[in-house]
Amino acid sequence: MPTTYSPQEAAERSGFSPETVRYYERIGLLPPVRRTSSGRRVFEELDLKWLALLRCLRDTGMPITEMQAFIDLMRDGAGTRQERQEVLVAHAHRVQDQIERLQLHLGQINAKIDQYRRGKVWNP
Amino acid sequence: MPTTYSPQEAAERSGFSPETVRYYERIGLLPPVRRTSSGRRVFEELDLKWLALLRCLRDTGMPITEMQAFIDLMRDGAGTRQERQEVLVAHAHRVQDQIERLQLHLGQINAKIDQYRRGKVWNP
DNA sequence: AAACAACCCGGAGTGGACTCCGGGTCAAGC
DNA sequence: GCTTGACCCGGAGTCCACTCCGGGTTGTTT
Repeated sequence: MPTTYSPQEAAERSGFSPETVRYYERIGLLPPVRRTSSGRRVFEELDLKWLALLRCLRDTGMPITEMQAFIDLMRDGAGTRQERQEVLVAHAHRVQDQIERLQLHLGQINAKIDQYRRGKVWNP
Repeated sequence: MPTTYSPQEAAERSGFSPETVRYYERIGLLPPVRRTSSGRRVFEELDLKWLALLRCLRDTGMPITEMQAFIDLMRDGAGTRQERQEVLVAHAHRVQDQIERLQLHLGQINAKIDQYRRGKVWNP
């Protein structure tokens, strides 16, 4: 029998708050989750995978509108494979750039810390 | 003679919009900039250095309130040297973590791209 | 069976970081 | 001397990504 998760568990495992997960489903970032007869959500493995993907994209700074576009492409099926791949590749490049910029800035910050270490305290 | 810059130039060189630079000065993130007799801002080398620092901190995700705290410490003079250094060190660690998380996520994205490359197209 | 926690919903509210508005003031070019 | 464009200001508006609200159901626990 397939493992299932309560809203809370799904939230914990994905690192989003339960509210945020609901919100994501509302705006169509997450495909509609199965419900019990009384209307409560039942998350399955696949839903958690979606959430993990969202977490990954979100944490790397993809805006919600873009994620929606990507999700829509997935829903549109196999015909959009190429396009989805391109989106991911473009995003990967952006993330790469972001990492490089961060490393650069980190270097600057560390230089500043060094100035502090050797007492050259003054000026920005 | 010390080089000076118009608001526009200062904006261009710092990568902020002129509006944002004004905004930063308003909220005290940037120390009051010199003015001409008629009230126009005249940016000097030092101001650009401030702006560069702000850019660095901002781009590495430091929230504005924290930058304000840091700026305040600088204004409070030499007695806060230690404290400022600690703030920077703490921030450097956060940036380091951020970079690591990004690298991890980038790995996941690239894995996904590879799945696409080899036609294993389906599921999140 | 009473209490409690977790869940449901749509809609309103929040916080952060700008960005725009309208109206007024200069400085430079034609 | 007049138009044009950059600049000034405080206050209001915008955008994004949530987060909270109030009120109503369920399911479990004691």
